[in-house]
This record gives sequence, structure tokens and C-alpha cells, in this order.
Amino acid sequence: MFSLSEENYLKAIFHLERSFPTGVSTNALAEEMNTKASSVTDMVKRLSEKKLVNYKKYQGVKLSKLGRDTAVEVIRKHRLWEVFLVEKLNFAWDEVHEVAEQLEHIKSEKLISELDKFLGFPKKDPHGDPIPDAKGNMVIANKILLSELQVGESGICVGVKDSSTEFLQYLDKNDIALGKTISILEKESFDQSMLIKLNGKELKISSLISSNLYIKTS
Amino acid sequence: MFSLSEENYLKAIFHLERSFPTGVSTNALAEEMNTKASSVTDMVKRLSEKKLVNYKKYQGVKLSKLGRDTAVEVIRKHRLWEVFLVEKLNFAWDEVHEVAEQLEHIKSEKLISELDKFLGFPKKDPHGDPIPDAKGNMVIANKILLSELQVGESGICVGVKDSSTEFLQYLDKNDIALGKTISILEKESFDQSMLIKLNGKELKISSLISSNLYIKTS
DNA sequence: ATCAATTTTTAGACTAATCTAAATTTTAAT
DNA sequence: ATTAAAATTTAGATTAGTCTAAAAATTGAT
Ligand SMILES: [Mn+2]
Ligand SMILES: [Mn+2]
Ligand SMILES: [Mn+2]
Ligand SMILES: [Mn+2]
Repeated sequence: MFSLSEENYLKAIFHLERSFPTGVSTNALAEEMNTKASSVTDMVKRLSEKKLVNYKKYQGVKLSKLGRDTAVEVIRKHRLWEVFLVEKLNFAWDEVHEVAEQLEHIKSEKLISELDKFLGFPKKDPHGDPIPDAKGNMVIANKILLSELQVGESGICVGVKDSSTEFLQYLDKNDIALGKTISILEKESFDQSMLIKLNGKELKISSLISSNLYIKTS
Repeated sequence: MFSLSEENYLKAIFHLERSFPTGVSTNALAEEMNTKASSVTDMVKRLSEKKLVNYKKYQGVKLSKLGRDTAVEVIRKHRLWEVFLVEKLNFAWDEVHEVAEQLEHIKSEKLISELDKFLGFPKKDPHGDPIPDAKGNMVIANKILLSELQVGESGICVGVKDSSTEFLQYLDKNDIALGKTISILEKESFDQSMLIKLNGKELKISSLISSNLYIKTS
């Protein structure tokens, strides 16, 4: 159907549309794709020819219905494979992304529907991100960043915003994991660092940490 | 490491080397790869530059140690994925090849070693072909073609030479499966067709069938 | 040994995806 | 409203992998 490169661009545009609701800029897309603006312009033209995006010169790019559906399907595959790697093949949550980047491009309807069934139709990937179902619907969880909580409040850790190896390994090292309860004991107004309670212990975390952890408040 | 195309060429050369021990011809490779002889010449030059094959103009091509090791690794991945698809994802043995052609190119050592473990270190793929281990060693089974059996002899079906959907579905339709015992009741010398006993019933098969079924004699 | 058929290689062209450098358009500050 | 900076697009080149058509080498039949 579509090439690996095309699928990766669609995914990137999909993710950037949250921050660029009026149209994803060429530079933002170049940054996300680790490529040059001129390459983006070329590709965006091709995507436009294929009716995957709406594009007008100098005005940024938006996904069409077809483009969005395709992006969501790729994201579905990515996240299902991540679950498979963690649940069945003993991968840690910081090891799955690179492999899933490859597996997400395998073309086979039966493969993905059977994988979904095999995994028990999971709703979340190992990083807490929602997995679209076969129709492309996904649950948007009501989660907020830990950094938005006030002193005295608490909630359950349900996802990560940054899913880089470095961040995930930091969380592992400090026994922060999805499903755990975190309470805010103190908040330093100068640098937004926090003292939290976790696993019965107190832990000091910087704002870089608290602004990349999703919490569900009860 | 190597591109998808390069890996596919290496695999094709590996398989053709049985029939062309003195060097795989350009035309044979073109036929196997469904491409043109001129494209093969181009690619073979590139493979040669990368030390994957030994090539001299007009003299055919042979795998180097590196080329052979790479080919075997791709074959290992292909066959492990086929087992996964059949054993875990409810694929029929005639449905796996196309998907395995894609999956065999995923790059991740951990993925394949964990998959191997997850599947219980299988020795054979769903078509009876041997699966190389992590070091590239594979068991060469002592199997012969059904067509080589004489009247009165019998053996167990252990593999297929042709693993096309068409042939595999013919076998399914006639309840011929790996592990079953087949005895030769009659052999027609004119067209080499056979009357065999299978599942307690008699069945007439053409030489096209008997020359594509591997048998292990006891 | 010659020569025609077959096989293989070369030459030149094409596409997808990328790059650098230059040109153009937009933006936002004065 | 000008104009400098920033963003974007265009022009031209490159690489992998493919193709067609033509040239060259090999093979095999007489
Ligand atoms: Mn991921
Ligand atoms: Mn990808
Ligand atoms: Mn196969
Ligand atoms: Mn392949």
C-alpha cells in the first residue's frame, strides 16, 4: 500500500497535529523526522498527490481522512507489537521501541488481528499509551501530568510522555512504574522540583521528571 | 546491516547453489528473483564489493562465508516466524510464507533469540524444513522424495519440496499432512502415478505430487 | 574452426528518497 | 511601510534498485 517512509511521515504528522492544530510546519516535521526541510517539502508533495494529506505551500500540512486512518493503523501495529515484546518475549519497556518501529510496517491484516487476539485485545501499550482497535477507535484516558498536581494531592502513575530509553531507565532505577501511587509532599516554587511519596519512601524529582509522567487522579 | 534486497538475493543464491554448485548463473538468479538479468548483474557487483559473494564476469556467483552466514540467518528468521504464525497465531501452513518474507528482514538479535526460546527452540518449520540454530547449524534430515519409493515400501511424510499455496492446499484437501504414514500400493510405469495407502484409505496421486513430498523411511 | 544462438554485461534512463545551496515567501520588528 | 530574519520551496545532485535496448562474450552445433 504505502511505503515505509510514507507511513513514518504520516505517523509523525499525526503526533504533531496535537501541537499544530492549524497545520504542521515543515520545520517541525523535519525535526521530528530527523531530516531536512527540503526533504520534507518533497515528501509532503508526494503525500498530497496520494491524497494522504492536505497541503498548500507555506501553510503547513494536515492529514486527510485516509492519511489519519493510515497513521492510526500504523500506531495500532506499533503498540500491539510493543505489548507482544514485553508480555511474551521478555523485553523491558525501554527496549521495545526500536524493534516496534520496524514491525509496525509489516503488511498483513490477519497477522495483526490474530496478534491482537493472541494478546487478549490489550487497551494500553507498555508505556500507557492507548491501542486503537481494529476500527481505529482508541480510548482517550483522562490523565494529567504529575507536574500539574498540587501539594497534598495524589494519583496513580498511568503513562509516560517521554518514552526514551534514558527516561524509562531513570524510572526503573527509582522504582517508578505504571500502576504505582504517587503523592505530592512538597513542591519547590523556584525550580518546580517535587518531594513525592512512592513505595512508602520519599523521593525528590526534578520538573523534567514530573512533566513527563502521566497521572490519573481518583 | 544489509538491505532487504541484498538479503533476498543472498537467500536466493543460497537456495540455487544446490542446483548450481559451480556458480549460480545470472539467468537462474533473475528467474528466482523475478527480475531482469541486467538487474542481477548490477546487484551481484554490489554484493561482490561488500564481500558477500565471489563473482567473476560470465562465471556465475558463489556465496562467501559472510554471504552464506547472512543467508542462513535470514532463513533462520523466516522459518522461526513461520512456526510462530502457525503455532501461536492460527495461520495455516499455506498462509505463512508471504508474511514471513517480510518478517525475516526485521533486525534485532534479541527479538529472534527470544522468539526461538518462546517457541521452544523448534527444529523444523511448518513445511518440514530445518531451522538453523543461533550458530547457523541445521540438521540435514535423511529424507527422500515419495517418487523414489518402490511398490511395497512405506514411510512417514516429513516435508514438502514445493511449498506453494496451491500444492499445500491440495495436500490439505486430500488429508496428506506431515507425520502421516504413506505406503505405495501400485506404481504406473507409464506416467509414474501412484496408488498409495493413507489414513486407511487408498489414494491415486500423480508424479507431480509424489515428486514434491519428502518421506522418511524407517 | 566457424558461426549462430544464447547468455551476460554495459549504457543510458527512471523512480523514491534523500542532500546542499540558492531562491523565494512569510513573519515580525522597527 | 520597510526590511531583516526565519521559514519554506526550488534547483540540481546523489544513491539504491530497477528497466530496456544494445554490445560483447560464451556456448554448442555443424
Ligand atoms: Mn514506541
Ligand atoms: Mn516506522
Ligand atoms: Mn517460507
Ligand atoms: Mn525476503
